Amino acid sequence: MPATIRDVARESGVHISTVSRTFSAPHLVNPETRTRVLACAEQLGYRPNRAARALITGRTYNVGLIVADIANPFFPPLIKAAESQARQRDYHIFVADSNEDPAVEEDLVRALAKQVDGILLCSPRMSNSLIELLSREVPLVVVNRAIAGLPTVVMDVAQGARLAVEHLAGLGHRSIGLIAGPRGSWTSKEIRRSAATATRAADAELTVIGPNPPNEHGGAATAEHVLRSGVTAVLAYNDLMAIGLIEGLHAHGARVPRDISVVGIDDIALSRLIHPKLTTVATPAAAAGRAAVDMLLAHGDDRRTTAHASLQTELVIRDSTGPGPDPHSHADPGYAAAAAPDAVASYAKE
Amino acid sequence: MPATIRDVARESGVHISTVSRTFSAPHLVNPETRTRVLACAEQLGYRPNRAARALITGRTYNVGLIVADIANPFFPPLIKAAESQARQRDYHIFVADSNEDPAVEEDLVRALAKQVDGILLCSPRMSNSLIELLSREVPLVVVNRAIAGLPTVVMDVAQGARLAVEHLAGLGHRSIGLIAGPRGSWTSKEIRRSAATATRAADAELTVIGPNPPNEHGGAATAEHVLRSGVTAVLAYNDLMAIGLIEGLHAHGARVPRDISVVGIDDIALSRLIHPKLTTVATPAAAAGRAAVDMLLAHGDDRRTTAHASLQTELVIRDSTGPGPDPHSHADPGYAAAAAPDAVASYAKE
DNA sequence: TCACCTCCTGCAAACGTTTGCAGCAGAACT
DNA sequence: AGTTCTGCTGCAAACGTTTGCAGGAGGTGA
Repeated sequence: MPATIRDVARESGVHISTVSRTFSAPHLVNPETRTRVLACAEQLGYRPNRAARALITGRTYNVGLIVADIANPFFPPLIKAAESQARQRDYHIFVADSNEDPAVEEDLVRALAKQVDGILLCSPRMSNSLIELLSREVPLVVVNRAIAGLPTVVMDVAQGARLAVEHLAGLGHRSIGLIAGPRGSWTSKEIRRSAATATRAADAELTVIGPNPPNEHGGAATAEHVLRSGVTAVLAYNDLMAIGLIEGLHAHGARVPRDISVVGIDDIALSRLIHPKLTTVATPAAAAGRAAVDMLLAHGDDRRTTAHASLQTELVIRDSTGPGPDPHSHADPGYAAAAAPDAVASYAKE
Repeated sequence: MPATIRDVARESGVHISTVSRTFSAPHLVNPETRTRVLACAEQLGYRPNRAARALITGRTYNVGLIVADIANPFFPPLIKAAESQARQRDYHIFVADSNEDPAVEEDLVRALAKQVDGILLCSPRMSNSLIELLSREVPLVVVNRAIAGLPTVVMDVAQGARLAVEHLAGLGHRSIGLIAGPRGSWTSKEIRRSAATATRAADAELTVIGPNPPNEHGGAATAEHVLRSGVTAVLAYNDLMAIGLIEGLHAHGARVPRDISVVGIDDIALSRLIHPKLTTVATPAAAAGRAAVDMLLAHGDDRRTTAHASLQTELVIRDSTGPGPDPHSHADPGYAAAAAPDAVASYAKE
């Protein structure tokens, strides 16, 4: 039913190869012929069948985008930017969701491989070695994970975490908590590493809590642990967890930032809308999406070009962080009464 | 480089047609042969090339999903559910973002048409007639818009809007505002229609404000207008706008729900996390995604089957709605001093 | 022994493109 | 006038599959 190249050829009285060239190598065909062919094509509503083209050229003009969880608000801006960037170059984009499951991830890469020119692997949960293996079957660009031999786009979360810790230390906090992200997350490791050295440098102490699922429930679930640990400020793996934590703290009677300061990472749209407005490390998700697409489509045919992009992060100070405890005051922190008894003890120690 | 059907055929000593049948019609091939072929395929890492298959069968095992704005938090759960449902049936899913632009929408449908077995058109901004036209080029399922001749999935927002208005009227509100959505949105029209009859039935008055862009900025921008209009409660086209409006009201010194009640629509994750927690009409986005995929893949080849699904909505009462103004009190509403002078006048009139 | 049937497999055309090669006409040299 | 070159077009093979048709092997019944 849809018009094929043959219909256009018949209609315009030329051979199909001429029609083909009109679209894929216009300079090879006589201007008059070209306009005639284009007119017929337009009139018949002809669009080249990309699958058929791909069969012979090997280029599908599709790319795959695999994320851990579409519904995690960090990803939509990235997906949106990647889609837009790709479409600008006449590419279409398959989106798939691994549900944080490494096995699904692997299967998705394999399933998509034949149908795309490359795959954007965002926040993968697979092992490095498996990723390297897969990258031999299909061009891969890894986002949010640094892998030596492969093209990657990462956020400079190390810098962000350092800034966050320095901010907190500057406010007088000496005991800082870190709500870790999911197991297998490179970003989480990186944050931890950087936060550790930054706290040491600031002569403060770091308490790591986790790993945890990277959503608001994961954050909320740590509230009690946080209170009991006696920290006065917390850096969370992402905004969602920070927000969940604030909720959880609130439920235990603690107030943010009066009793505990909280800083998130990502600067999702949401973080500006909650109360208190979240202090957070802004990561340029949209830029990462664009960069990853560029990187994937850049190397013409010279596979095994390994670019690495590290995107700047920045600390956005809002209302969820405040001064640390007055070192001279030993007043009972009110809210602790609402928490478990040992939380009182632990907090009083400090 | 990747293994083809020919490699498998050579390796297992059969003709390619036998290999083909092993995958697409296993009952036609001798069990022994079959296992041998499967073994070779497995060993070579062979996966049938879907594009080549599509060329001859006409089935691509891909579906397109076009939304107005990926970053609008209403969509990710829908996309996620659709993707999951599709993949369960071995389908892959193209995601595209029209940026609320009808022209882009049309072009996307045409561009994707050859590469998919059907397209999910979510919250389209195109005209009905154009949609009907396009549906003759490629199977379409329309989400969030009722169109007679086509398969559609809609939310019963009429019911939701009615519940919301009844809730507000029950709280004593007599002057209710409606923050309309974008031009071209069927849902917005539907809400308006239903809210109008519901207010009339409740012996209240409805003030429509809009159309507006369907995001928090669109909502925030109406704050002043809302204050000036003298309404004491507002129903917004979606949660994002409701949240923006609350922000805007707050910036003008008005408090929610003390001074003005606000109810949203959609029940996005965010609405539970802001303060005050948003009263809202929950729309089953994930269920809609699944239903739409089912509908698209249901009709085997009998195009022009037109199913219609209308998904139940429900009112979730949280903290952004409160009692209407005390009819006997004429106290100055305090916050109005912070707003423009004429806002005072207008509000005082009420 | 023959006819017929059932199972299985191979053959080859087809799907809608791209592209190297060859051919043709006319222009531009020598 | 002959040669070469340039610009354009057609021919046909190829990409990786599916599928209608035909044919061979073996079994069954008469």
